[in-house]
Amino acid sequence: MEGVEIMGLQSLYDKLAESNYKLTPQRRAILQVLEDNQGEHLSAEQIFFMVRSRLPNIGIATVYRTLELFAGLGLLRKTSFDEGKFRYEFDDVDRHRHHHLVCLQCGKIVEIEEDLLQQLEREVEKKGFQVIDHSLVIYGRCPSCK
Amino acid sequence: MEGVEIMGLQSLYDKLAESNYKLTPQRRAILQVLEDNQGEHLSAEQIFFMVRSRLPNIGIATVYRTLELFAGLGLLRKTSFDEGKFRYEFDDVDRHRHHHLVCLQCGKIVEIEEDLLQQLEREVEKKGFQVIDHSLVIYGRCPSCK
DNA sequence: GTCATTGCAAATTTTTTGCACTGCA
DNA sequence: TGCAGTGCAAAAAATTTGCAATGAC
Repeated sequence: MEGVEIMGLQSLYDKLAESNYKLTPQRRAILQVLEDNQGEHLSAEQIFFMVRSRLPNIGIATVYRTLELFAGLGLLRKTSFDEGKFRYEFDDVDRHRHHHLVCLQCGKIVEIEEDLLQQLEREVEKKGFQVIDHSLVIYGRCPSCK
Repeated sequence: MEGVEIMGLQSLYDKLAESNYKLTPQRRAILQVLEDNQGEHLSAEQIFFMVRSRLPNIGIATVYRTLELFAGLGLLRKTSFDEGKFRYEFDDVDRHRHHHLVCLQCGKIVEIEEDLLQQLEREVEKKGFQVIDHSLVIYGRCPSCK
């Protein structure tokens, strides 16, 4: 349940450069917003409004294109919490995907670090399905809503 | 991995009637399509096209309204598999939510019956989060794609 | 200077809503 | 026969695309 260790912004910049993508002010600002809000799970629209306070002229298409690019590079994870839209968060390539607790009352989304799915994955692999990734979302009520 | 036992169509009809909803031909046809495709995870559009072969004049708004109604009654579960749209399937109220395996290669979605999450849920509850439901999706490659 | 990237606006895709008409209980 | 339910068309919400102009390297 503790904070997530992610690579610094600098290494994110490096990773972009490695891939021959330009580090434009728009991309820098979007990365900055994501870093400033680690632990949140922001929608494209939320990111757009936050980035606009730095870059008032940015278009929402740029935000979408950038998020898509970052997700493709493995920098971000794009997840649906069954709300009809996507949310984005940093993705730590070294770590197994973490899981989420969604409070059905206040909507808060928090992370769980434990990975107790390995046994389940072994069962699944026994049946011939090669596991590449998984997504676990637990719905309920968070401590403060109880 | 085996087929899901659900209540017969008749008890679904009863459940609708109990709730004072009318059993219109549209609703009947949508239920029928869902029953004919158990194990599939159909999108609203797929259901629309399938129902249209029985009721050519049905509107897609009716499909959406009906699916929303059924989901509200607990007859259906509405899930997002990170594709930007929802998919619907029968929901067995007596059974714990089952989980899904999504093949990243052919897109096939199959179900797993095992519920090995109870231990994880106990861990989560220890931390003060009341678990109401959960959703587990495992991504990988199915036996025939390997 | 080049070409990837951007902003804008228009298009697409998915879902929802308003409203007059219809047909089920 | 009343009012829930429907079809249609338009609106809304989320995302994508086309294109001329721009600016990072």
